[in-house]
Amino acid sequence: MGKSSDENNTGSGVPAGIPEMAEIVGYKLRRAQLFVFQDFIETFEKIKLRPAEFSVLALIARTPGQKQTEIAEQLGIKRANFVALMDSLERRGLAERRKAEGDKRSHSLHLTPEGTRFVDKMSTVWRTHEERLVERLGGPEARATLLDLLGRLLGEKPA
Amino acid sequence: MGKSSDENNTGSGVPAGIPEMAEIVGYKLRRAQLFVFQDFIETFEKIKLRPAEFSVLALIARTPGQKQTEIAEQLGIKRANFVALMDSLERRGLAERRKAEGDKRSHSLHLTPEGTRFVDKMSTVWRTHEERLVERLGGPEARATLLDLLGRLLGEKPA
DNA sequence: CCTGGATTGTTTTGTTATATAACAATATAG
DNA sequence: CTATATTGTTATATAACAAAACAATCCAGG
Repeated sequence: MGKSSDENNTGSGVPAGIPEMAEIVGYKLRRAQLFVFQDFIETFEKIKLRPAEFSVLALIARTPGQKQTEIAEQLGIKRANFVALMDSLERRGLAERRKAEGDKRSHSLHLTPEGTRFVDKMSTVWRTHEERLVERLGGPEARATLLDLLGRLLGEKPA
Repeated sequence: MGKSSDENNTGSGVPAGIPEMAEIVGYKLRRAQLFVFQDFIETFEKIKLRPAEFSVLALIARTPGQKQTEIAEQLGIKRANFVALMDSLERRGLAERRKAEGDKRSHSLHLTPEGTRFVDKMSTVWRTHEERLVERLGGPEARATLLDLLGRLLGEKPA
């Protein structure tokens, strides 16, 4: 049963020791991520929402009142780059910055009423996207396994 | 046993229906890909090689003589963007364009002798990187499972 | 208190990846 | 032979991301 492709080399013209693209975790990870994002982007085109904006709204919705830097940090976004992102969400009337009490420097982030409604719709749209991925993966268990494995790469606790 | 985080909601302040970042396949996929690429980049810093360059060299090494567009296409790189990439590899003396026989438009890509030696070293370096990932994942089986799941997302045949 | 160092949000700038359009040279189909 | 397609290339635009600097504000030690 076809092993890892290089082990059973008949000595023809195939160079030894050189990895095959299909067995490179980083490469396949990148391709898969690109594919998933592509599906995400197409799915969310009708409500004009990018992945980064989605994640920001979801975080604010789940935990309102957090400071800009806190949200940005959780998402791995540099606070400098977060500014324009937040500007856009504010201009669209979905989220807002409120002067945090206690610290006059920081802003606490919240959804607007319209933002709350938008997040509901957004979540529904997301479910159709995620469901499509589950089908590709071959079921919810496969998805759970994938999330687990990705979590291990990220160094998350083994639950 | 701790279900998918939203199902067992005690009704406190946690909004319902809004996905948690940790359960979003696309998000976790992106974070994991970023992490793996980070490790790759750091690992390959000493031989000054980027992921894209790595993949090009590996493809040429495995199947020399292919045309530019063929290589680019396999990697999902637009042929316009491939030019600079190939220029760089050629300037470093690792790969070269030869005028393909038969078609005076196309170039067939090959490694230089130095390029061949470089690919050997590169493959060795890669193994240390990949091995680090395997450890994080918890063993070779986990890696195989991950590659399988990513393959499913990409629509590859179920082996 | 008050002063130096840290933090927050912001602007500016640069780099990299990626997409599109156009072009000349060449190939190919009818 | 001519119309159309392909190949490599250039030029250009956009988006993601990082780094540096800055003003306003906070905070800790003297």
